[in-house]
Amino acid sequence: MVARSNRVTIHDVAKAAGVSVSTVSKALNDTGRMASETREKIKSIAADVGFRPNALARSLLFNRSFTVGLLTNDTYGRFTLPLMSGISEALVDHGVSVFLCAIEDDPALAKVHVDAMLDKQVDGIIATGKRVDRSLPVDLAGLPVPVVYAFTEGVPGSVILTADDSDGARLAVERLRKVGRKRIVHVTGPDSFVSAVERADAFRQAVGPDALVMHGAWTEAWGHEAVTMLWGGDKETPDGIFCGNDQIARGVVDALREKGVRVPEDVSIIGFDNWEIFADQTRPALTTVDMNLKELGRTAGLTILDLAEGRAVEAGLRKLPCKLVVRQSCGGDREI
Amino acid sequence: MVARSNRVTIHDVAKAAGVSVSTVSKALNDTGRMASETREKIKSIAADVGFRPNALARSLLFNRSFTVGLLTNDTYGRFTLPLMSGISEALVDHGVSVFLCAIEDDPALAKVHVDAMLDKQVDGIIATGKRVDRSLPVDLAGLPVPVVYAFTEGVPGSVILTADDSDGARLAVERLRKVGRKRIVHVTGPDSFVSAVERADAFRQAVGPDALVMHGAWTEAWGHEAVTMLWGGDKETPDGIFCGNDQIARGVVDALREKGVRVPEDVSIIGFDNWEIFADQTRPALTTVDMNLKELGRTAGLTILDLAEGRAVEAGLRKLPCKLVVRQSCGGDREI
DNA sequence: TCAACGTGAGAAAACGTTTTCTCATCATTT
DNA sequence: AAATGATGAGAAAACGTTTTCTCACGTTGA
Repeated sequence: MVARSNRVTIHDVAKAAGVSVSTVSKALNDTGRMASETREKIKSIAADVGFRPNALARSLLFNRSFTVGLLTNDTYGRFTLPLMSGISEALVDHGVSVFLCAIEDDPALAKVHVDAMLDKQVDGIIATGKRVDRSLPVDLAGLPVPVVYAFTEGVPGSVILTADDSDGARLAVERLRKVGRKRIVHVTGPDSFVSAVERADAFRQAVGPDALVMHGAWTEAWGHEAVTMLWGGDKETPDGIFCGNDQIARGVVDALREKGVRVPEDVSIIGFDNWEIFADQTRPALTTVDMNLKELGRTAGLTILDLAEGRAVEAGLRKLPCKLVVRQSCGGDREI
Repeated sequence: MVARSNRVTIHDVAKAAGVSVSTVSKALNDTGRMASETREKIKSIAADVGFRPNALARSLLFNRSFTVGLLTNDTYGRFTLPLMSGISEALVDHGVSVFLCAIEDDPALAKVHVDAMLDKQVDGIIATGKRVDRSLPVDLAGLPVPVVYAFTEGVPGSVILTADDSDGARLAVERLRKVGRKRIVHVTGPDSFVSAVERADAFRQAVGPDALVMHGAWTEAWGHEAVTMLWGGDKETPDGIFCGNDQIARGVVDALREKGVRVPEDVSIIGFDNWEIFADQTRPALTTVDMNLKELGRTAGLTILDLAEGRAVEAGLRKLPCKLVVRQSCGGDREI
């Protein structure tokens, strides 16, 4: 009707094999009845001419596009990238491709992307963000396709996947204890962040009722400042610091070095996020809590697939465990 | 045939309006002949029932999927993310969506992704990577769809877009000169990187025949070490350092601070990449060369669109200009 | 009054698949 | 030798659009 392409279609194969398209289809899909030599001949011809079925035509027929949309407003990619690679990895095995939709924080742009995805008949949408306690600037409820929220706030009754912040905090404290630390403090981000609060609560529960938690910005500068405060008074200084993210940890480590305090000999430091570009390049390299975002992504991918294929999935918030990545900043790393 | 969906189709609209599907199609697309009241009535009914044409069906008809594939092996996203957002931004206006294919460095995975994209009839493929002088582990020549290489090595005769490294180096030197620096050195990455070499050449050309270029790793540690070398001998110390990336610059700035050398009062520093997470958080914040990757992405998006729609595009390597982002590490930032 | 023409709208084909149904042909059984 | 059954393969419909073609009807002009 419009532009004719030169791609080889099932009709070309049929013509080359001297049979009908139905026969070709059945031959290639191993369905229907037919002489096995016919089947083999068709298969070999199809391979010869390089036939690959047009996925669009199949999608139209099956009402399945084998495509999902990934909505994100994380521009740094710190959280989205591992998530994305997990999703992609899990889905590519099932022949499912991922539409990437970066929506910044623009509701209009988000709507454009969502509409485009729906028009293209995505089998589902994974919503993800840069912050667990904020939702994307678009309402995904009542869409004709399933939605999974990963690392972003979802509407009640939906499927929501996040990392278990409490678990992460517990892992950190456990480790600090294991290397013999007694005076442990927590330097973290603003208490307006739910994850900061959850980690802080778990931290207090693990360390004890009068555990010290210091809230500030998620920056190196705050790490510096916190050290100045901790070492500035006449109170006993800590021997273990659990930091709310790797940037804070980096600030803490640098500030301690400037003070001549040795890490990890005098003080053990544990970060959070395992953002390699920070964790790896800090001296000493950071022992840090990894939120397993790639695994989270993989789970999100498999979950949206379950939903797309009509399998039941339990709704609600599901928290996935963290893991500790041991480098040098906490000590005890050579004991193994 | 298989799963029936509940989405509203053009047939539903036709039924609701009491006309044929052809009439609906023509009404909504403002084509064909028909009483203008019929047209308006149909439009209003279509809007009421929330009809949106199935893009798959149109794609099949037009042989255009309004979809492009983005192939990348950059896992950190430093280069890919801005590129991606530029591509997406440029394309979403044209109703084109982007398949994200993260292929690590795995040829098999790359092939799987490319095949999946071709099956899904992408209108084109944008290849991008983490390094300008390395190609992706897959051969994209001879594909039935156009390919644009952005920030990665492409085959001869193809369309290749990169940032102009020489331009970036010139911008940096120019700026250092402008703030009065006379003894300018260049601390950069390994000379096995083409971009390092190109920048170094342009640097030499701008500064003079005996300009000092120091090659090392792309790391903070190398920045530190370079400062130690520069300030360690009995030679005259530089008053301006152009660094090959922001991490090196960060290392240089930190090392100078430890030495008591003031930045930018005593020495001006300029970085490369404008990786905000580094440039913004270094104290003082880094003046740095931005490769305009978002713009590069935008250009790549529009170029693949041109090719997909059959417009002629000049093949070959096209270098896009850089820009200087002025923060505090070079000085002269308050003069405006 | 009849031909020519313009207008509005629908039928059908097409895009590339898959699947159901039908139908020949040939072998087997009575 | 005739009826039954099994087997192989094709015709047609379907998915949701768009576009070309056709046709009926009403209006205009001679």
